[in-house]
Amino acid sequence: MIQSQELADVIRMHRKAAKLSRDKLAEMSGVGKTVIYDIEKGKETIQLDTLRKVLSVLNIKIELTSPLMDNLQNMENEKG
Amino acid sequence: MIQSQELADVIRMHRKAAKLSRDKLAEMSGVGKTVIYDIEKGKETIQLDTLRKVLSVLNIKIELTSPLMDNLQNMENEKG
DNA sequence: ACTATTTTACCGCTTTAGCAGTAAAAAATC
DNA sequence: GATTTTTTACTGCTAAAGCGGTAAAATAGT
Repeated sequence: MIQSQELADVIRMHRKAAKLSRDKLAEMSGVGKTVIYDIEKGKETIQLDTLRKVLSVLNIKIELTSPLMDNLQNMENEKG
Repeated sequence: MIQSQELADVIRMHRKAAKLSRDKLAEMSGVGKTVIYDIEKGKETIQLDTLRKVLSVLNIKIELTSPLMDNLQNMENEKG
């Protein structure tokens, strides 16, 4: 499970790599500047769609994994 | 980028596999029952920590991927 | 078929996420 | 080192997320 601080670090790193200021990233994402500040500070209670907008601009994908899904994937590969 | 409906389906599938009712999952996750209903309905604006609690109970992980992170990973593997 | 459980869908309430504005500290640019 | 930009950190405001309660519809279990 991703930690908020990890999320914060990933976003900051990608923002820096893209040479964007927080204000600029906020503007491009269509969210308020406070949100970027909050996210990079590790705030837990941001909303999923808000996070999505920011990640989208930075070209970061969210993926879900689980033992259950890994199993289903394996069964498909073994072409049962 | 994960769609809300995809998220909804993944959660429902895992909940069913665990033979949990929404009420029970809510209780185990420490969130209100309304949230599970909202998530499975594809609501966009749930909070990250709320989602985390639910995913944690269902043993689902969130992972972030990006071209930038893939590159860094490759460079490490090539032990430059 | 009957019964119990679950799901869907509302309600009012409280808390707070997200917003823009502002300003001082910090960092970058010249 | 002076100037510009960025970051940190407040503010008050508004919209809505999350909450438990309730009830009817849908489904499951006997």
